[in-house]
Amino acid sequence: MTGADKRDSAPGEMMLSIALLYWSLHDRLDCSGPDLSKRERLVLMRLPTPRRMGDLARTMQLLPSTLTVLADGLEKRGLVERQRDPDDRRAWLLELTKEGHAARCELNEVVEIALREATGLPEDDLEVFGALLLRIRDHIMADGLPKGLPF
Amino acid sequence: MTGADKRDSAPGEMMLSIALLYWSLHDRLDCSGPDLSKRERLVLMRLPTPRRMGDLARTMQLLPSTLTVLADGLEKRGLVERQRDPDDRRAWLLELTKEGHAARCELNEVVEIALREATGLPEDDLEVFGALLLRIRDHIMADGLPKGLPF
DNA sequence: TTGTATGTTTCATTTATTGAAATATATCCG
DNA sequence: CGGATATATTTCAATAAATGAAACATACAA
Repeated sequence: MTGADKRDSAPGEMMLSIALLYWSLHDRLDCSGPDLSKRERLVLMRLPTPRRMGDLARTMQLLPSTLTVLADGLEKRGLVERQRDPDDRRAWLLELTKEGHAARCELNEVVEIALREATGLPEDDLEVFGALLLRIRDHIMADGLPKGLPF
Repeated sequence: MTGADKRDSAPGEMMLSIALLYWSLHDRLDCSGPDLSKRERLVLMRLPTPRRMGDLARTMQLLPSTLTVLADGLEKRGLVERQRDPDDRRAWLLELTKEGHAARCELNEVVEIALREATGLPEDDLEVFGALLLRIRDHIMADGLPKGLPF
């Protein structure tokens, strides 16, 4: 018995820190900005321009049927609209309405504050952190999204 | 109209990247390592040494009643045990069993691989990223966990 | 003591997620 | 062209998870 099982592992600590940051950001956003669920928030943020629902579902690692329900709710509240994809009439494009764009703008402002306050990092470190995150995002998007999902 | 609402904002991109990484890590862990739900995984990872349930719930930003149910499940599967806190007999300490420690060890190994693969970062950048994450974690833990929760 | 605060549990309600089956359209191939 | 098969989304019923109020036990303070 080396006791390694009783110690924190660096990767473990990283994962827990990511979780802590992720949920802290959501909690801050729950208290300010537009009144949206966590999933709804992420949908809105991912819609600067229209996107296919299946595409969105894959990126968000949700089942298509889960995204359908999310989109229904956002549509009912007038934040998004479904439009047929002209390139493939089976698919729907999800597009923000005027109110949707306004909500997204407001959200982005609150996210900026939340990030600063939650991380507590000075400007330059936050930039380093952000640059690494973008590289990670690009890698995840390129490398293929997680395999295990039932698509 | 400046079109700012149609552009991605840097903080928005960061938040989305954090979400993408968070869920990608979980998805990878769903496919390998011990068979645990996402929440159960995080509980196990946070238990290198025994901790109070309320303390855990606060850190994980869960309601006490949610953690009770999680702990019930883990206890039923023989991974954790409740022990009265000698310092406050109202409180329970959650402690890993032998099997719990084994599962946590296995988990930590898989987390390391998942982090490498998901981020795609070379060793040195991953270290920079990790160091920033630990600073963020320390800030969040010190600054007070998110306020809006019903504790 | 007594009163109030804290740590946890219970349980009923609400909310979210899953997955199988259905619909519509696309694509491939003979 | 026509038929088989694949893909994008929806529907809906079943399951799982989170929420919050009430209860219980213990702590702490006056």
